[in-house]
Amino acid sequence: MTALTADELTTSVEDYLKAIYAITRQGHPATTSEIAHWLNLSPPSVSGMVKRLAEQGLLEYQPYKGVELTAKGRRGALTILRRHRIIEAYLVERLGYSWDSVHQEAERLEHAVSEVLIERMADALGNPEFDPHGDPIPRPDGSMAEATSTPMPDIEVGQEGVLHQVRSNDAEQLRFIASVGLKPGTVFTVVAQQPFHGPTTIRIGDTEQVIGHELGSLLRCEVSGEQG
Amino acid sequence: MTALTADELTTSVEDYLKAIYAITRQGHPATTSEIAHWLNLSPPSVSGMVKRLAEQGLLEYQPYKGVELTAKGRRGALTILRRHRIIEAYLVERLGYSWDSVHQEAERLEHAVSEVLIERMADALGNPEFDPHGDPIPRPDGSMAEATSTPMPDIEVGQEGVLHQVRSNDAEQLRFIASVGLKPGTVFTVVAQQPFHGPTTIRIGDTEQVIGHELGSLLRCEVSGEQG
DNA sequence: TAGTAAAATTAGGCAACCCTAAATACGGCA
DNA sequence: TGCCGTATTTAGGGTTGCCTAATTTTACTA
Repeated sequence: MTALTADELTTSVEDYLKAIYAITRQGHPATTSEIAHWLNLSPPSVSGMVKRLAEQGLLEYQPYKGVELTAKGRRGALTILRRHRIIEAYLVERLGYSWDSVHQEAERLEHAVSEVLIERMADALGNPEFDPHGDPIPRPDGSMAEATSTPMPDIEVGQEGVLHQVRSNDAEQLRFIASVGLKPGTVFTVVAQQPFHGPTTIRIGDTEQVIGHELGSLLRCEVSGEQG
Repeated sequence: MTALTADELTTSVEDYLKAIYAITRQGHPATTSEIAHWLNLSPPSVSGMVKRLAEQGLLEYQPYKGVELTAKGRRGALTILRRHRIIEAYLVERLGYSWDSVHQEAERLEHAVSEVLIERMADALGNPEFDPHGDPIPRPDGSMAEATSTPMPDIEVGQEGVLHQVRSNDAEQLRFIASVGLKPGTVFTVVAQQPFHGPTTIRIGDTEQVIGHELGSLLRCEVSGEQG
C-alpha cells in the first residue's frame, strides 16, 4: 500500500537526493551547507528545498539538525545512481567515451532516460556490477555489490594490488590516472611508501609511477599478495 | 561574427522551435493557436513565450500576424530534429526499440544529449540519412536529403512502389503499419484504388492489404515501375 | 554564564512557464 | 460600412527554484 504515485521527480529533486545520499555515504552528516556546497547552491536555497522534499516524504528534516533520507528518498537516490552508472558504462563500452569524459554526459542523461532504456542498456552490457570507475552499480532492487576497498597508500611495500575503484569525477585526475596506465583491473606492486601522507611509488609492468597521497586515497584496491 | 553565445536552449524553447518548424514545413502559417494546439498549451502561454523567443532572436513576431523563424531559430530547430532522428535511429538499430515506441524516448532525450554524443551515435550508425520512419536526418550543417514522396493513394493501379517514409508518430498507426508488413524499404504493388478518398489495396509479397486513405496519405513512396 | 562566530532560517525578490478570465483586434459578411 | 465571431493579447495568478540580505539559533570559548 505504499503510495506508488507516478513519482516523476524533477531534475533538481534528483540532484538533491543524489547529493544527500553521497554525503551521508561518506560518513558526514548532510547539513544544509554541505548540501549547498555539493550542489553549488546557496544555503537558503537548500533550506527551502529541503522543506519541500520533507513534505514529499523523501527525507526527514528537523530545522537546524540536518537531514536524513527516508526509505523512499534512498530508493530515489539509488535509482539515479543506477542510471548514472549504467549510462557511464554504456558510453564507455559502446560509444568510445573515455573514462574521464563520461561523467558530465551521464549527469545530464540520468534525468532524461526512461527505466526501459536503462534496462536495455544494462542488458546490452550483460548487467554489469561495476561502472568504468569501478563503482558498484545499484541493482534495480536497490542492493549493490560492496567493493573491496583498501586505499592505495595503505598497501604495504612489497605487496601486489589490483585497482578496483577510482573515487573521483575530476577529469584532470582521471586523465592523469589513465595516463600512468591505471584503470580498474590494473595490477601493480607497491615499491615505496613515504611516511606522513607522502607519495606512493608503484610499479606497473616495467615502469614506476609516483602517486601523491591525496590522489592515492581515492584509488581503492584489493591486495592480491606478495610480490615475486 | 554571429553571436555564438553558449546558446543552451531550455527544453521549452526547443519544443517551440520544433513545433514552429514543423507547422511551417507543412505549409501552414505558424499562428498562436496552431502552436498552442501542437504543443498542448493555452494560446496565452504561447503568446507570451513567442515574445521571449523574439527577444532572443529566434523568430520574428508581429502581434496578430503570426510567427516566422529566423535563421538562428531554424538552425536551432534543425539541431533538435537531427538529435531526435539520430536518437530514434540509434535506439531502433542498437537497443532493440520498436519502430513505434521510440518516439517518446527520443522526445525526452533530445533535450539532454550533447552534440558529442549525437555525433558518436551517428558515427556508430554510419551517419545515416534517414531515420526508422524514413524521415530525412538533417546533417550537422542543416542541409538534408529530400525524400521522394508520392502519397500511397496517388500511385496508380498496377504500379509498383517502395515505401520510403511514414509520416506519423502515432504508436497505434505505426503498429498497424508494421503489422501488415510495411516499413521503409518495403516493395508493394497497388492492386486497387477506390475513388473519392477510398482505401488503397496493395499486394506485399503474397498477401493483400487494404490501407485507408487517411493512413495511406502518410505513407510516402517512390513509384518504382509497372508491375510484371 | 555571557559573548560571539558560524550555521541555518526567514524575508523579500526574480525569472521562466503555465493557466483562466477579460479585453481587444481582425476579417468577413450582411 | 457596421457587426460579429474568432483569434489574439493583456491582466492577474500560481509553482518551482534560485538569490541576497537580514535575522535567529547553535555551539563553543572565555
